[in-house]
Amino acid sequence: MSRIKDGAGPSTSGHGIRPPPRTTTGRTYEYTKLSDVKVRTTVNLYAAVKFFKPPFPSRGTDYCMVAKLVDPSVGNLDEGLKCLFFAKEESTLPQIQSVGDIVRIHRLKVDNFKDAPQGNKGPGFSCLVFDGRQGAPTNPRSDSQNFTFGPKDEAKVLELRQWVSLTPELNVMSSDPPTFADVTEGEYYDLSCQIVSMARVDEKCVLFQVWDGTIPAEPFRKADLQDLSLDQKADLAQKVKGYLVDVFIFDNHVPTALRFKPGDFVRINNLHVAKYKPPDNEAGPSAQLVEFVVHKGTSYGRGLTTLSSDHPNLQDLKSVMKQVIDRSTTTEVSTSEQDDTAANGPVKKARTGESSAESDGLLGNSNVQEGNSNVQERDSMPQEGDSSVQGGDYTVQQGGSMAQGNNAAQERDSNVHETNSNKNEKDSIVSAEGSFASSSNSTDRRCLQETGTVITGHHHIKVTPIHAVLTHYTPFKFRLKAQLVDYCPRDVREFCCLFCYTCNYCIEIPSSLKRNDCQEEGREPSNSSFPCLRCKKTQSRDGNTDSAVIPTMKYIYIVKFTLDDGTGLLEAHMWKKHAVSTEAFFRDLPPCNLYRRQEDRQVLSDYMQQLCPGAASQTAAPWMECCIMSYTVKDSGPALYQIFDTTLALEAA
DNA sequence: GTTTAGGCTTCG
Repeated sequence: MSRIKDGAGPSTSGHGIRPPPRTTTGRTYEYTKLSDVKVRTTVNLYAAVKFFKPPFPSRGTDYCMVAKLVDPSVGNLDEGLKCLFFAKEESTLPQIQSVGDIVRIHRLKVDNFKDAPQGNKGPGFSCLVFDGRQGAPTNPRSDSQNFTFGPKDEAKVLELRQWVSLTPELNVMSSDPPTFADVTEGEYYDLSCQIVSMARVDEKCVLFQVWDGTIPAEPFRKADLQDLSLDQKADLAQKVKGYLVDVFIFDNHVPTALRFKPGDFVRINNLHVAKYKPPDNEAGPSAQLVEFVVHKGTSYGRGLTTLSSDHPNLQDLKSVMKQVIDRSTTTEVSTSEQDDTAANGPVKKARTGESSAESDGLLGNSNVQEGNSNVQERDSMPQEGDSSVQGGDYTVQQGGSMAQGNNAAQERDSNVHETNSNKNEKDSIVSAEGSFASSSNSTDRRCLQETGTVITGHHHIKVTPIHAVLTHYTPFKFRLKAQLVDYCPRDVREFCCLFCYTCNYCIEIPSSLKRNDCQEEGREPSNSSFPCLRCKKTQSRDGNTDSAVIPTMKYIYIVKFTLDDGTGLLEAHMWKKHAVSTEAFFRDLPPCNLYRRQEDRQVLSDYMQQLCPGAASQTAAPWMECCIMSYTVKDSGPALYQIFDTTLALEAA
């Protein structure tokens, strides 16, 4: 039972025989167990935070905050003392940041509301808040300038921490906080992030573009920025382009949102990952989207608050962000290079892209067109030859597994692991490929649909949205689900070209071979009788005149697919060994001179018509499940993509 | 000095 009945603060023994114990400040306090709290009293208490609504502006003049406090005396954590606090400034409200925080409250006035005790500010109210985690510093967060804090207080905090740590409902800070990578459609999250840009959408809606260093596993709705004036932290926006997440903030949260500015760190409470229902008139993106929404109201603590500089999430968040920015700073180089090459299209002339100095030397000034005007360099060719692809393979394997559904989370976890050795649980889970055997619901739904292609392995890997692929570092492997919106070349006769496996040289099929009256082709459809003119030139330059050793060129498939999953467009090449073999794209349809093999041409045409029916009926395009690997020819080169372990699942008509 | 909101999801 509290001995404080008058709200006077320090407990006085009044008429007691012994003088009250005194602290250095001359005051001492007695603290009431929650089970002893009675209405119409004023008490001091120590407790832990079971629930709280962060400060929000009331419709009156003050900020309001709601908290429910518990201590070991409450029989059931659903019980406890509900408190309601008002203050002119957020800074003079209890500085609660998390469930599990420990509070010391002086002069809490307990009233009756709806037949239950309710804590309110009494005259002289003051509140200290402590991090509830064992081992954390015991310095208090105070709602006032002056406060007492002595060894007894510290002991009390440590005692309550022990209890909190043994109480799972309160011990919430012991696990990693959720990130955008962790979100699931339909759920609500409290997330910490940084505002990169913001815009007023209309009277009742503000858009935040935020990031937390991770990428949502679910494709999400992005605002149409055309009619919006975006307030942006431009340098940051450039660096974190691929990580921006659009959050739509409504109604009573609009004024709160407008007090923020780009660059601010914000805590978003009760962010809803809502299933996006596009309006009927909206040209539907092919993928199902979620949208990130802060709905009106303050239920479940919904709202925006400044992420304070000592918030337990902030340091981890910043460390993840730093790693992303460091990486993007190195990617910026490649981005600009990519832009350079993009002037001629992302896929350039048949440089055959050898990364080795030797090959570059070979490429030199040689011009195969001299001497044979029929040979055109192929105009649609991955910027890499065999050697570089193998290099890519190697590095990919070094890099480890394919992207998990939330690969960004995987990175994040390992980052956390580096700095926080007691948070290794998730880390060890994701480090083994295949741990995320379950797919998301939306993935399951899509699996039931007919797919135009299927993957021939890696089924346990979660699907990654294209926008996440595009911003991921290279090399890496991903599983995608997308539709084919375009492919190149459009003429299936040009799907095959001639390739020299000796020097990685690739050319269009020469006119001499397109004609029916040319020399006999090899017995295997993929064999041509065409000598590699580059090898020939090299050999003659090196003084080798033995024409018998000049390799003949082979037919290979090489097709560029443009894939769309509603989150972005990705151009990926499908070629060579990934195009044909029992497990590869066209399975048993050998590469050949398609100018001369009408039957193969017809089958291919039919496949492509099914996969990519064209603009008019694109919504009918089947989903393509595929494995994609990213790579670069040179370390700083643009990211390139190729399909692997993917095969058609269509019947030729 | 009073009011605000008083946990327990919007529907964009």
